[in-house]
Amino acid sequence: MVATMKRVNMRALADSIGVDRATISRALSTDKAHLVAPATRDLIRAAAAAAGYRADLMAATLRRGRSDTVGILVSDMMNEVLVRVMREIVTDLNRDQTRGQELTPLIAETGDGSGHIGHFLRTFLSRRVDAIICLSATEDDAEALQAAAREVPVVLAVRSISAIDLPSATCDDGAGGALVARHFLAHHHRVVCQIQGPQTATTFRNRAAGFSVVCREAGVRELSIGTSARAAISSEGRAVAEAILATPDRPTAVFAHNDSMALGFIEAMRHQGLAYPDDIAIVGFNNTELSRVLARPMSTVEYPVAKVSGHAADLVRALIKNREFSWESKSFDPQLVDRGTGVKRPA
Amino acid sequence: MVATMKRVNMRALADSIGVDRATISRALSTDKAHLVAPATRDLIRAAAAAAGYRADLMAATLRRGRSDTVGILVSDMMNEVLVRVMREIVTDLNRDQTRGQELTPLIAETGDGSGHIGHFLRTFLSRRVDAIICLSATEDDAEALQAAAREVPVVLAVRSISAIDLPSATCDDGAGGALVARHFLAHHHRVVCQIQGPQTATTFRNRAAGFSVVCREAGVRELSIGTSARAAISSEGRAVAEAILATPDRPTAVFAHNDSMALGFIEAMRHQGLAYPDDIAIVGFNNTELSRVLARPMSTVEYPVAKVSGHAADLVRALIKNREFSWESKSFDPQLVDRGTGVKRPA
DNA sequence: CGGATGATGTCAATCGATTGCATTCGATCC
DNA sequence: GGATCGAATGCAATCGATTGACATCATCCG
Repeated sequence: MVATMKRVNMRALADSIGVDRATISRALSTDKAHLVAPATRDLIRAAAAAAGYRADLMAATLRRGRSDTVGILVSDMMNEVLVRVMREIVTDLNRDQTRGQELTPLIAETGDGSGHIGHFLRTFLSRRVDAIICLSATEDDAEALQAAAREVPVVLAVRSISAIDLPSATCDDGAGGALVARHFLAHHHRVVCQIQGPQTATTFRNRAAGFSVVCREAGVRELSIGTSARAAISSEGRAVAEAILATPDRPTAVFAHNDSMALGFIEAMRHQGLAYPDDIAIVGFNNTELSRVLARPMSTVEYPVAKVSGHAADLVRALIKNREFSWESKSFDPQLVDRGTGVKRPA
Repeated sequence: MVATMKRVNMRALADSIGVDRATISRALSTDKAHLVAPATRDLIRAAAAAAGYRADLMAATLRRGRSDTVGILVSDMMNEVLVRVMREIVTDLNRDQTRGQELTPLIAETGDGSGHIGHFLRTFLSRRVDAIICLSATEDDAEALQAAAREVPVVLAVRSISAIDLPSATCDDGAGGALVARHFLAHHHRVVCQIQGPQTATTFRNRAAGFSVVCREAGVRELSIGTSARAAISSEGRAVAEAILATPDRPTAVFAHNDSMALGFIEAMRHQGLAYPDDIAIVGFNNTELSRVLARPMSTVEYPVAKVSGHAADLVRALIKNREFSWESKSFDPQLVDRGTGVKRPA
């Protein structure tokens, strides 16, 4: 037998105190509480607490036309960077702002296959979210996002897309690639190579381009041997790594577009009896836990999680307050975390 | 300038087709569509699609008293097991059931500090979730969960709590510990040791107990040297590991309560010039990515993610359909993934 | 042919909170 | 003392969809 308690609604509470529902609504709100006499307000608040009254936010949303809710789309909840950004956006949105404006997140994992996004966007809109944040959008999603943006503000984070112009907060991946290239330069590497992520993602294209430009300008030789992995995961990284190690003309330093693929490279090295990191220098990307907990921690590029999520949250808040807000997309510089795996082996 | 489109509501749609809102509501529903003449139904559906009509689920929820929404509490979105369970629960809840009953998840990350749970539960209840799933509840949360359970079904997953009797889906951690102990036995280890997670969590207490019982019965000597980590993370695991390695009387096999702590142990071994896994056998728990991508993959215990999440989803669905459903808590056996790091070094 | 039956639809109440407007009442001002 | 003002509160419409009760109409049966 389950003890089902019927919830108290505003009407019941009103009857029990002998005061109008309107007064209760005002007394319990943040912005209209000043319209109620202090004595009444305290009385109401006490009674509400005693009765265990809890406002029905669905009803409130219906009347207000605003739900204090933000939809968050994330492609993969196992992706450390995405999760960290998402988590920071969420805490940021809940941070007690000027006025107790709390924004509850609605999170949906879309999976990487494209085309699903439309479904989740529709669900969000049906639930009357005040805004939508899309982490890791792909170009395929442009149309669906565009449509959603006609109804509520849509903010992109981590990955922006070129087809449409939406407010975004991203990492300057080109700068990240350049950072690694210059690191290799500083350590006198003359023959380098990349393990690229799938080039369908702008993220990886930018990392690749940023790296290559610096190499070209400095006259460093960049090998291009089967450099693009089919997916940004360690097994694919290992496949690329094996192709690289199979060439007679080995690079002295390798830039992996993320830490997982870097790990694949390390495995491949070990498998071939090469010593990590002494025989071939390697630098990853993202500063994931993986890179830190390796027996020998790996140099990597730190993703500007706090800045990206902070800007995304700012955009959302500003746009909710004012749809016409003249927003600015921002891209933040990543930083190299030098753990020494990028140095050149003394000849 | 933002192109703000006003949404079409049911009234507008009704006026445009010249049919009552009630008919539209029925035509678009799954369960009452049969009450509408096929011709009218098709007409309405076509018109709705053409007008881009999307039902306001807040209004529907208000009227129905049911939101088709499930609140999910998760303590840490970086925890691989929790995320995997959560993800499977979500896809399971959305699986097109008997009748297109889709349950949208509301996800909240609670963080490990206790006491916050009440806040999230209240938010969920205010948003009128039909049920709540709590992953990784702690004993401190008992009261808050109990209160919530008076209003909607509450299901525990991954971690159940002893203070109250709620439907739950868990892993049989005692069996997991025993599994590892027997594995060590089979490989003729006679002196073993555990790196335990914080004993405030039943999960770890059960793993510890299951392991110890088997050891005791088999007459295997279990060392107890500073065996409990303050947190189930690699750095803490390493601290415990160092204490273990510092004793003159070393175990030949170590059971770490999760893979992170096992990794800490491996680091400590390397630091002391010991070869992993030859010098001391080690087995972890959870079969996380970490354990698989190690240069030398580690034996570990596979968490029955699919079974736990499947049962949790079943419980939720059944209880939403019928509050009085006579539920059954279930605990599922984990499995040993033998990658050879638990064998005894040939003397 | 009258009335029962069933298939389709319409009407209007309802869910619970919010808010513009009206009302009340005491205080203040001329 | 009557008008005016402002503070505090009540009244009632509203948000958008759902659903029980009822109306309409064709059909069918005895």
